[in-house]
Amino acid sequence: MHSFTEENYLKAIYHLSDANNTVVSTNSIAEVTNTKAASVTDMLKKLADKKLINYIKYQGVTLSNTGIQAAVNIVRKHRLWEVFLVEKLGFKWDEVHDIAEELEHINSASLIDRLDDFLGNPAADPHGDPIPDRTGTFVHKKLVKVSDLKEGQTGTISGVNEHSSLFLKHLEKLGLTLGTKITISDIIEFDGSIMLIADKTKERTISREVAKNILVIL
Amino acid sequence: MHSFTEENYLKAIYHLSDANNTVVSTNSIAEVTNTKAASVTDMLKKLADKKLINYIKYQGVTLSNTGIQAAVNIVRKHRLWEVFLVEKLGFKWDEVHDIAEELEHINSASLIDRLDDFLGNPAADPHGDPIPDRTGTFVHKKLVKVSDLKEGQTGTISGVNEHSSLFLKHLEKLGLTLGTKITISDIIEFDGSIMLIADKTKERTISREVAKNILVIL
DNA sequence: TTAAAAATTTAGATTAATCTAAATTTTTAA
DNA sequence: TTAAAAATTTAGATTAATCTAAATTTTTAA
Ligand SMILES: [Mn+2]
Ligand SMILES: [Mn+2]
Ligand SMILES: [Mn+2]
Ligand SMILES: [Mn+2]
Repeated sequence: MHSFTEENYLKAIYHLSDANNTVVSTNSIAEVTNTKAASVTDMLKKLADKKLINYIKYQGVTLSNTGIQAAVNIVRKHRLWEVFLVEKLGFKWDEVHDIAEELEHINSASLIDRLDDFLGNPAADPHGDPIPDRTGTFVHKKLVKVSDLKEGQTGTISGVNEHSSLFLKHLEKLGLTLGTKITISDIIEFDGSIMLIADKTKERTISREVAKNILVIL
Repeated sequence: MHSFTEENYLKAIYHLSDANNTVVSTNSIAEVTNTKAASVTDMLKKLADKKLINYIKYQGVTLSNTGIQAAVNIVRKHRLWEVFLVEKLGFKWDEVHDIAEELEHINSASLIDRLDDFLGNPAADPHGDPIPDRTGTFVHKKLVKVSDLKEGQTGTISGVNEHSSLFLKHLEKLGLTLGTKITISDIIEFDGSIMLIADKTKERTISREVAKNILVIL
């Protein structure tokens, strides 16, 4: 199996890449793993030796098929544990990320499959992110950033692009949680702030930065 | 906090020591941690620097008060996770040890306290071992090895000294699980094998080796 | 009481993961 | 088209955990 550290790199590359498995740069990996570029280069050589990534010196990396499989499995574990923490243990959605960051490395297929069943095979985690099934397949709902909506458009909040406690608590305070229906009432020209109506009654104003990190289904 | 490896050493020393916190030898630690004596010596120096153990060169070690606290906390986590695996996820008692060996290192006090509540604050794990509460206190029931019983004595199976799947499956097959009431009917002089009656009806013969690893309350 | 055996520690190496500083390659922009 | 800037890799070190072989200390048993 792969080490803790290797798994974190695989997951980082997976998240930095997109559905098209685009090339990821050394520096971007260093940033999300909180390491230096030189350390990343060493690890990339190792992951390439293990055939988990396609790596050409100075040209960046993509995950190999094996690498994608491994990464998706870690994501599956991360998200199932998050559901467990919120649904069964009563944690808030802004409290679970760091704990899941550790739990995702527990190594037992039967554990995670049983957990999946125990939770009722949930389709999404507490942040709205889809959970891959045991074969690694999952549907990605078509989500749009609130910052990309036009005046008058309506959508249902179904995901977030930012998982920090600070951001999630802010949403909570505004009442902009998953499932909330919103309508854009105004886009402020001065700084791009967005005014919206939540659940038909609550008027809210959010900065462009916040709007970029809220995802809706139209 | 302490590393994975440090935690495993602390737990090893704790289990090798007894309620009186007797001195533990380098070689015995090497045996249970699957390392060599030289590696243990290195680690003992490190744990002594951290004030987790009392270590005198060539004289063995005991846990310090801080060390005991840390060890008991790991044991608490190990046992609570075992209960979770058996009670909530439907694992058998012989399948949970290795997974709990990983889960015990997850680092979050609120996680483990919530898990404790979720499980209904169980007093014992699936092998009958007592679970320390969040302050680290726990009652050790007075248990006796079946191999120490005399002919005619009666007891209730309440624990095991051996956690391997091989042994636990054997007990399961014989119907000698936790809560079973047994009476010693004969002790074979030739090899010390023990014949007993389980639940008043089932006649069973077990080797002395097996008998040493089954614990009863009188 | 003391020599041999057993237990333990030390010396010197190795592997994984990381770092800083220097070298190299690629990209950018005049 | 090419020099400067940015990105990346290499070189050389460090820390944690481990090992084998040799040295030292303690224990055992004549
Ligand atoms: Mn992680
Ligand atoms: Mn999530
Ligand atoms: Mn462990
Ligand atoms: Mn147990």
